[in-house]
Amino acid sequence: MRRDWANRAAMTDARINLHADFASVIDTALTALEAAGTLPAGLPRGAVTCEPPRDPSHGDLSTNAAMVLAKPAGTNPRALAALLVAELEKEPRVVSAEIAGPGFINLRLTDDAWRGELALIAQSAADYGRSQMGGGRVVNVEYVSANPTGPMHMGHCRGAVVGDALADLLAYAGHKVIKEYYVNDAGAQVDVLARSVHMRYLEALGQSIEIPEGLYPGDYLVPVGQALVEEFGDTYKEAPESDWLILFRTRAVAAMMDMIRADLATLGIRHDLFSSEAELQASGKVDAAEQYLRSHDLIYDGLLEAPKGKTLDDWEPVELPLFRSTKFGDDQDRPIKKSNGAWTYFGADLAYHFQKSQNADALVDIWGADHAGTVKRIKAAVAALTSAEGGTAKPFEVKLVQMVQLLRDGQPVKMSKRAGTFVTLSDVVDEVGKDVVRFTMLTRKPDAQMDFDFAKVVEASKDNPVFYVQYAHARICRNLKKGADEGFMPSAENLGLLGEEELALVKLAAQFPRTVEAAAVAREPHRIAFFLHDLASAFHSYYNLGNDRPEKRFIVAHDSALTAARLFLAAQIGQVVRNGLALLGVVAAEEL
RNA sequence: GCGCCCGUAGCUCAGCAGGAUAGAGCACCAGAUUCCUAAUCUGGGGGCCAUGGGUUCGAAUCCCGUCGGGCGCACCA
Repeated sequence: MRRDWANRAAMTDARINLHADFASVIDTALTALEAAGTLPAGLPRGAVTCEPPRDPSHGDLSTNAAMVLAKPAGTNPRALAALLVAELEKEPRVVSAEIAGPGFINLRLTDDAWRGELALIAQSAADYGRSQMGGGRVVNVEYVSANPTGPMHMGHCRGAVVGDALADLLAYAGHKVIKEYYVNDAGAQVDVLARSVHMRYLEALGQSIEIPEGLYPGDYLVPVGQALVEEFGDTYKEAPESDWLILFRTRAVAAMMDMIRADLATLGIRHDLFSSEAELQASGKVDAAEQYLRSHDLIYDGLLEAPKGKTLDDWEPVELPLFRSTKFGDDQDRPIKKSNGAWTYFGADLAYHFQKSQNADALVDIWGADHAGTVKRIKAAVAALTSAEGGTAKPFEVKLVQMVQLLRDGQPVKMSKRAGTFVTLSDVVDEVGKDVVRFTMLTRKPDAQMDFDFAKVVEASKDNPVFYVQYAHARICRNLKKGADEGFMPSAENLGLLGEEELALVKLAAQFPRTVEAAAVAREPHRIAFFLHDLASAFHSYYNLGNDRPEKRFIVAHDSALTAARLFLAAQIGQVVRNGLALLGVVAAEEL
């Protein structure tokens, strides 16, 4: 009996997975046809795909090459398909190559090819699915960046989870990733924070206080006030604001960031880098960016146009330093400084992105949809800053995460930090757990709005799809343990005993690497979540075959060779589930 | 008025850079537990893919219009 899988496992030092491998098999076949003069040289291969057909009865792999290339090759799809089929049939792992429909070529691979993939999973283990696609390029992913004025609330949750999963996904796909958080500690809102903390400071000194309208009333500031009393006594009780504002602001921001870091930690999120807007401004980097852009005539002093679609009674045109974002497709040029001389948010943000771009090959920002209006100007700024002296602009994407509508029993929850009415992230995580929160946020694409009914999620957390996937993993672990207890160890010795139903599981698991790459390219981590659900579903189905057909169980006591092969299969499916869950930051528990 | 996002089963959502007969979960109906623990499985009903055009071998997917929903349109952050 041939043992192709073993040979392949031995010779594929590079550990090429089957899907990636066959994309190159098709490519090679086309090259051969071109070399033989059968096809014109230089056909555009960009649109050629190699993927499993939706309907598995069509075969293991399918390519559209004949349909896509027929026109440029000056022939018809089926004729081209016939040529390609003849070439592909030379590949030893191809059992059959058939032309179907308008010109699809469906490939059926030998069972040993799939057994080889199973062995590859075992060999690669935690690295099965890892890709070199990113080529080590440095990608900066900035996400969360919530204002340091209070604890994280559920409005921040989606961007936090999506950003974190995306960062991990890009890293897994071969990028060097920097996870960054931009701390907005320079605007008016942190002065409001400082004044709010001063009230709590007075309170801690025994005064009875009433938080005025416009300050943050949340009691999470109480301990900050108490800490300031412990450190400074009543020094700032009667002092004018100018004496304490900066000190209180600094202490308050630090306290808020500690709180935010703790909140993020409950979701398993840890940033590599926290960049302070205040420090950025103090370092002179904003001025430097302005000078740079001025020297390329991308910033000029001009009159700010009145906002469109809005009538402001007190609108007066003023001259401000403006960035020429219209040159890059924005609706109007944007001010980088206010009339009082302070930087606008945009002015500082522009310099911040310049700084990021100098330390990375590509930038990704995760923003809430409520900031969609500012995407054009910041993209314009990055394009200007990174290509003002020619060359192509640094790749920069803004990924918008749509709003999460928070509900409680179907009723919208109005969240306001100023009113102190918001659902905190840690409340929800405490209630339903990190895994449920992460998985819930990752089982939909980010650019559609979603409802998050707090009560419903708490109540239905046991029905959450995350448990479905985790249960599959736990089932696998339990069976491996049971097998070990009975003296059976997984082994690749007799994978030939695995038949069609078992190999169907392998075929699905084998799609993990290409799913990782596709998800990374599209910046869509949710694809991993759906893949895992599909894989878990296939596993559960297979597992239940054993209910009526004991010979289909993983452990078949009288057949140790079969049991060893089945347990090997189970172990590898578990490995893929584990790899996927790890990517999503969800625990792959061994028992539930 | 302008910009961005969305519209797929009763509900919540997938649909893999245009592919073959549009899928899953929940809910509903009917079944499977002396079993490798059923947090599971099997089967069933349920769709003008909002709508009208266009592009092509082929459109839920790309382009334009319309309708509907969301977000935004400060020198705020």
